[in-house]
Amino acid sequence: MPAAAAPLDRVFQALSDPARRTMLERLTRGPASVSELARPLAMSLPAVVQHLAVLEASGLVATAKHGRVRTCQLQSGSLQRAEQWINDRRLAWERRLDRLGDYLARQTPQDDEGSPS
Amino acid sequence: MPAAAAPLDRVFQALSDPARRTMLERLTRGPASVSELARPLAMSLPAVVQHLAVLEASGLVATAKHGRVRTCQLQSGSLQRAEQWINDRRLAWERRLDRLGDYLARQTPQDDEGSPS
DNA sequence: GCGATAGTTAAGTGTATCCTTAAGTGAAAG
DNA sequence: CTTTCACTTAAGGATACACTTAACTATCGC
Repeated sequence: MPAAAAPLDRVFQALSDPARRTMLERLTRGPASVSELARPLAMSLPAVVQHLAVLEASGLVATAKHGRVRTCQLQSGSLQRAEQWINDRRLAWERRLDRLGDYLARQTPQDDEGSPS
Repeated sequence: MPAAAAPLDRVFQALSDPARRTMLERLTRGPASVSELARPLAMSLPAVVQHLAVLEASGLVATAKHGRVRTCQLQSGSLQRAEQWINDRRLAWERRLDRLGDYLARQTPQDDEGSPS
């Protein structure tokens, strides 16, 4: 059973590291082995495996071992939930700014815009 | 100068804490003082101020002090950049899956197994 | 079987995070 | 002027992170 629903905490935490983002970026171009993920990174293999564990725990990546090769794949579900959270907040905020703009426009109908003194 | 361009590292790191997400959520409903942000949180005021510092360093929140009250406001710019990064990766991945689906459909138009020549 | 390959496990180190309490600072209210 | 209010600063402690090296395990190719 692949770790399905990971809390936002873990997802954002996983995204906060540049090495892990590089790994994800590579995975958007298709599945990859651990060594392939490690190649562009200036760190030891065990370090990469630890990053991979974080990505897996966050549900961003699923892995499966065939023979001696572990193949990693992106899972867009967690990515989608994180994006959704941000989007919801950003939209709420921007709608609020719009309403505020409307209100100010009605309060000063002849003035065209500007900051209140 | 309000901290304008904050690296993704800091933004995702800021988003990874539930207390900070609660604070952001409150701020989508309009500006708030430090104490207002602190009210729903089960922690000391200094702890909240430290979270606020993280949010400010990430560019997610801007603050200004008037008298003895610090007023905090959401800044959608950093939020937008984070969302954009996720969206770009998710779309790249999903486009890839689509292409793969097309390819497989063409390889096995009516049968469900076949070796490429 | 032998050696190279791909990854894993264990242990340790330095730094960052998240929280605390205690003691300030400075504007506002009485 | 004194107290209260809204933070702020400082110091410290527990845990979590991001690495490292060293040693180990399984598979693959010969």
